[in-house]
This record gives sequence, C-alpha cells and structure tokens, in this order.
Amino acid sequence: MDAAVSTPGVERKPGARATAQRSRILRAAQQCFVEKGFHAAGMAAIAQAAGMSPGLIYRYFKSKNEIILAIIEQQLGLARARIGELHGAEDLAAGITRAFQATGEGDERGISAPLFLEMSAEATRDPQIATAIREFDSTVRADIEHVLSRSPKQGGYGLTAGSAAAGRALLLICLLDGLKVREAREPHLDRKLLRAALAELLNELLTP
Amino acid sequence: MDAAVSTPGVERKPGARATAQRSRILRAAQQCFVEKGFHAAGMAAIAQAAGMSPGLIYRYFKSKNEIILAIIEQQLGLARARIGELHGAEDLAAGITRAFQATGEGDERGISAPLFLEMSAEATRDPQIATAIREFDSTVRADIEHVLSRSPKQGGYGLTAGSAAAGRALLLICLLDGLKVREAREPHLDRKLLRAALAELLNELLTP
DNA sequence: AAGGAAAGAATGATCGTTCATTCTCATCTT
DNA sequence: AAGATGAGAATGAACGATCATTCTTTCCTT
Repeated sequence: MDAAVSTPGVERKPGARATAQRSRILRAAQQCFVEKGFHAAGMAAIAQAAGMSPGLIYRYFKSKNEIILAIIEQQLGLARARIGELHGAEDLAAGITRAFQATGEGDERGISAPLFLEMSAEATRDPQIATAIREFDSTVRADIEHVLSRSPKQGGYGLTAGSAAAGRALLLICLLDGLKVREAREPHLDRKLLRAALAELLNELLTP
Repeated sequence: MDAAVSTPGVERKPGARATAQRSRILRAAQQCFVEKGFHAAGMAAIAQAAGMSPGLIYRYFKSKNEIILAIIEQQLGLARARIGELHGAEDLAAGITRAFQATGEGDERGISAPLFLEMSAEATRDPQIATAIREFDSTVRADIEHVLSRSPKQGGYGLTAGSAAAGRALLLICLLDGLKVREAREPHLDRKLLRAALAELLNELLTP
C-alpha cells in the first residue's frame, strides 16, 4: 500500500519531466492551431508535431479542449507581459510604436495574430474562453485607464476630465486590436507608413 | 451531345427555385457558422437549420467549402454596402458614428462580428479566402484614401500633404476593425462612452 | 408517364479518446 | 555484482461518433 516512499534525492524537481512534456505539447499545438485553426487541427497532427504518440498526450492533458484553454491562457499571458513592458519606463506612445515595429520585424514575443482572431471568435461560443478573455480585457482596460488618468508627475497623462480617460483607453484598445487584425489580413502592408501615422495619432490621443 | 436546348418558354425565371434554395441554405449556414464556427458546424446541422436533407444541399452547392466562400463573399458585400452608404451624402465622421450606433441597436445590416473574426483567421490559411479578402481590403482602402485626399469642395477632406491620406485611411480601417473585435469580445461594453470618444477622435483624424 | 426535387441511408475517412500492451530504467534483493 | 521487481513512460491499434459527400430510392408536379 505504502509503496510510494517519496524516492528521496533521486528526482531533483518533482514533475520536471511532466512540465517539459506539457510545454512540448503546447508548442506543437500552437504551431498546429496557427496552421489549421483550433478545430481543424487534429490530435494526430499535434502528436506528430510533438514527436510522440496521440495517446501520450492524454497523460499530460485531459482533453483537446484543455490544450486549447492552455494555449489561450499562454497567449493572454504574452499580451499581459507586453503591456507590462509599456507600463515600465517611457511614454506610452513611444512604447506602442516600438512594439508595433518589433512585431513587423518578426518578433515572436507578442500574441499570434491568427490565434488572436481564433480566440476572439471562439469567445463568442465557449463560455469558459469568454470568461478568460473578458477578465483579461477588463483588467487591461482598467490598467490603461489608470495610466491615462494619473497625473503627469506620476508618469500618467492627466486625462482626468470626465470620462476622457475611459474613452481614450477604449479607443486605444480598439486601435491595437485593429493592428492585429491587419497583421493577419494584410501581412505585406506598408508598415512604415502605418507606423508614422500611428505615432502621429497616438500623440493626439494621449495628450490633449 | 446537344441535349441542352434551352427549354424555351416553360420556365419563367431561370432557376428561380434554385436561387431561393441557395439563399435558404446560405441563411441556415450563416446561422450555424455564427453559432459554431466554419469547421465545427456540420452539414447535418446546416441541413436541419435549412429544413432539408443533407443530400439536397449538394444539388445547390458543390461542397461545404463553396458555401463558406459564398458566406464570406456575402459578408464582404454587406461591408461594401455599408461603406457605400458612408460615401453618400454627409461627412464620414457622422456616418461612421451613426453606423456604429446602429450596430449597437441590433442592426443586422452590417457584417457579423464572429464571422468577421472567423473570416480573417481563415484568410491566413486558405489562399482562396485570402485572395477575396485581400482584394476587398485594397479596394476599400483605396476608396477611403480617395475620399480623404479629395478637396473639401468635392466632398473630400483635403489631406493631400505627402502620405497623410494613406496613413489616415489605414488608421481608420484599423479603428473600424478594432470596433468589430470589441463587439465580439465585450458585447456588454459601454457603447455610449465609446461613441463619444469615437466621435471626438474621428474629428481629429479627419480634419487637421 | 416523365423528370426534376427531395429524402435519407450508405460510404469511407477522420475525429477525439481509450486501452491493453510493451519498453525503460531506477531500485531492491540476493 | 547480478538478477528480480515494479512503476511510470510510451506506443499504436481500436472504438464509437461524426464528418463531408454520394447514391439509390421515393415523391411530386406536370
């Protein structure tokens, strides 16, 4: 009965392998989801991309849906990190345009545009995904609102008048969403042109 | 060999029934696609929603993919019409805010937000869809660019300086895309707030 | 009676998932 | 040191369900 006596010292980190396998599966799944979409990508394809058998995946994930959820959480985490960077030192406008430029130069640190679309679409159907995304959206929005309404001395933009900060935050988010959509729909778009126009608009959006 | 002798006079409208059936199928398919997505929606479900057998659908469409293509073309047509309205009489800013408000009030004349996302995601995978959407995007953008660069006397906005018109057009499109994304992700969003902020921004985006 | 319209069963493929089995290898026994 | 033990890792075939599509049959109209 008490066969599991903790096997002392042998295994350094508990479940180190499991963690590695999970991330291996997630990497493969992300690749497949980007290439085929959540529903069109099969477990067989994911297994092959991960270099393992289909059955083994179910040792580390309860279901395909759980994998989808994990991928979405991962993407949201990426986005959160990106926004956290903006928060950091400089002003928002410069940070955003720089992040935009980085995305154009093949920077993979941001959210994947196809997955962004897939996630958003799925949120209109799957309640669990909807909750995750909605929670993300509301915290991000509150975050931006906070920065915009804070006084300039504290690194904010002093948009205290009425609901200016709330409105501007909303517009800013729409704009960023739109950039992601364009990234998917017009990958060969003139990014230099867009960057210039974006910088100009951001200055107007953040200061007056 | 020459069996098709045009069947003179017998059939009043050529394929009147066929046309009706096709649109019946498309209506059902759209409903299913919105509820389940392109891939998760099955032909059986579409047939049931259309009130017919699965087999009969194949009398009017070669394949499911052809239905998806037709739905996408239909949605793009809807969007084109919407933009055509803007073109009409008044100024762009007022037209856009009014269209935005209409969407919030359950106006179904515009593009469906879930389908918009689904289409855009699928465009990154299916070359045929990519072509259709890309062609739509480029003509719409040229259209808006044209309006923005035209002189005010001709109903334009006189943004002739350098690439101002092109950049502004791009931003405008991103903004509209972003609004659609929000529509899907935050259906209970404070539209009044957004509308006010939008109107303000549009005035700055279109005039200076 | 003729022929298009419709139904719905059949088809083969593929889906997500499960399961019996084998493999691997660290630990324990002798 | 060498063999036995056993638990976890991994496999890949098998399952029932469902997928898009086709086919045969029936129905209905003229």
